[in-house]
Amino acid sequence: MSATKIRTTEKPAPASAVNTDPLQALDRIDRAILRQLQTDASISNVALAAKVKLSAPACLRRVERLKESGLIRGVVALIDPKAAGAGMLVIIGVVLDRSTPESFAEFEKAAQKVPGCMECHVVTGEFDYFMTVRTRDSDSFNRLHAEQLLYLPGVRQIRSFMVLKEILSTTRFPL
Amino acid sequence: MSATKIRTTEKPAPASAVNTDPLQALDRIDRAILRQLQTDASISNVALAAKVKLSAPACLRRVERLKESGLIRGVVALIDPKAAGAGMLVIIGVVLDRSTPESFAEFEKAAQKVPGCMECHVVTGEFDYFMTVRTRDSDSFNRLHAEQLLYLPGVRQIRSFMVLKEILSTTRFPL
DNA sequence: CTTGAAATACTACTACG
DNA sequence: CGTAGTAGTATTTCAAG
Repeated sequence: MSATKIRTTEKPAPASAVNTDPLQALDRIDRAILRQLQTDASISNVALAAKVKLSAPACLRRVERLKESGLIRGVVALIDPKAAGAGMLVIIGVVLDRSTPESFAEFEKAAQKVPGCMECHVVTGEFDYFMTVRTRDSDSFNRLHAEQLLYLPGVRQIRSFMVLKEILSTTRFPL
Repeated sequence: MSATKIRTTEKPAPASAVNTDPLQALDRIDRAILRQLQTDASISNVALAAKVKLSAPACLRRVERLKESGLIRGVVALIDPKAAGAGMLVIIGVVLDRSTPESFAEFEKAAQKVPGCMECHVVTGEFDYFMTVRTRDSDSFNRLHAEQLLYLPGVRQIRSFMVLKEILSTTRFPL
């Protein structure tokens, strides 16, 4: 009996590849699984198994491992913004009055409550924050601007960039 | 027998509510379904049915209707950026040299091919485009910046805003 | 450590009231 | 919409690579 066991099948996802690209460290099958699930996760496990040429139980185990490892953060339904009556997207750059921890904390707490706010990030450069907000149309954005954004705590300036055309908007990671 | 059939149970999602907020036009059950599926769509239909207090077939019919109506654009697995080795997010403002249709088209075609590019939008204001790009770290972003972004066609100026902290990043619509 | 085959439990789905 | 029945799937067990 040999001291080191040689794996005859394809090695499935090294558990701890910390210093290299985790996605490229996955084997071909795991990448195929992720590619599919990022595109359409409503597929049944047997159909997925057939696509990646694996038995259903083996496929299911891989999917569960990808979830437990945290690589798959979740499986969610995406709502079409236009169909939801929020076809307008605005990117908003925010500059705060003062750069104190309290000022930042207060703003962040309030910003998350802005209806339609999808993203809010602290950034380097000429702005303190970038937010993205979805609204119905320019009228409703004007209302949001006048009634909410201008009243966010500690704001010195906000600059709005209306999105005229969404070229690309994806949650998918290339594999 | 009466000529018009009166629905004794809650009315399920008016098919054509064009002039009002489509999300608010949904009944309580459809909203509960969407709330759940936006959070976790890996739930089984029977479990979902129990949550919204409906029989399984009725629940399934509603979910299918929400998909066919286009309100649910798809069901996808979300990959955790940090776990995928792309923990760094950069927002990039782009100004083009010339504002011609060819210039825009050429840029858009190239921008979508930038590895890690998650979003790309035409905007009003001092920039022509905003892009968001995910990379591993500042080193890999520097490489991307020097080797790809600076060579995007027709670019006069690009300004990068490094994201220091992601306060909010959601795909969820409030219901 | 993995895989796949078989058996069971559960679920999706259909027909109908 | 709900109940009941059927078809198909998820999930466990287990033997084997």
